[in-house]
Amino acid sequence: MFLDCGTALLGWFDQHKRDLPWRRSSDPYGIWVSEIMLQQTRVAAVLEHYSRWMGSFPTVAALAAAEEAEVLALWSGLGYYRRARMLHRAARVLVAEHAGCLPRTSAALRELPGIGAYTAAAVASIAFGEPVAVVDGNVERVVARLLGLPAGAGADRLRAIRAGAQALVSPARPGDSNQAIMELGATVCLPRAPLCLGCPVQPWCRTRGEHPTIARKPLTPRAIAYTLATDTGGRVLLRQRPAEASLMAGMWELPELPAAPPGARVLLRFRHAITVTNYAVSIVALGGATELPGGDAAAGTAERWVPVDELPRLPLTGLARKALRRLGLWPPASVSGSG
DNA sequence: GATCCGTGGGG
DNA sequence: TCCCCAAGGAT
Repeated sequence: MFLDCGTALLGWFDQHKRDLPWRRSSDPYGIWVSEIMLQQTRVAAVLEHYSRWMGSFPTVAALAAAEEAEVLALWSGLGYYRRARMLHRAARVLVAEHAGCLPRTSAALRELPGIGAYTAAAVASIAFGEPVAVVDGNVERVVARLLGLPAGAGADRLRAIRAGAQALVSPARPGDSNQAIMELGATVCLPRAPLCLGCPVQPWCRTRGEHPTIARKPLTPRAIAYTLATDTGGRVLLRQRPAEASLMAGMWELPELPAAPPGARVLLRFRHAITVTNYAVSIVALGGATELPGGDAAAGTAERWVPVDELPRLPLTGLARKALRRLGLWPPASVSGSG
């Protein structure tokens, strides 16, 4: 049963797989980069970052030699910045201890920073042909539906899913098998409304359209205010978040205010959700009733007047970029026609 | 096992 | 506008 099902899956993948840049090369480094970028991130968001990244850091050695600020600047907008730092750190480990090459087994890959069970299996199977199943969110959902397992959690359930996924892996084409089941989850066996009529493994599926989903916890609302300070030289005042911050460490943003001062001139309001918090953002103009908190409030954080056309070189937070874009300062005029 | 870490796009 | 995310890993 699993054999036929796996064969049907591979046949479907050969017909329907998307043309993605990281599928055009067998370079293990490129495959690794793509897998890290794709963690909890949509393909559409990864595409442009991936090409820029590979242009700037085409090899493990090039990445290892880069400054962390360059690495973060190229990652800016993708979120989960810890991924970029760990990728950078792992590249330096590989140069120092592995002649700049990736280990060829999932067990050895698993030892590197930022590589967990999923990514180790993905890189090992796609780049090196190791017949090991990946289990990501797609695989969990697809296999659970195939087996008729109810939605939920638990170690037993996960064991059954791992076993089912492993049984679907073709020893001859493990990388394609893994990508096939993930592709099916991403394009056909959708979380909310699966397209069962177009599903290549529908004959083997015990669920066939039932698709209970688990609701998530609501975000916590919170108000936050930043200030826009510009000078006559076309520069904008930015602040760097502390290196030890848990959220967006080392990234640059507009200076935050303790609260929007009464009577302050509000330039812009918008919403921006970050992980578990739903921010109601206000951007206020500096001057009049508004003053920057001075002295110790900004202790340990760098502050810089940044020429607008240098903004692309800084690792800005997504929230800061969204604000600057709506204020007409991003992208800078000097690069707005080239991207 | 539970929690934390981001974002831009689509329904 | 609002809600829902999406190819996880570390702690």
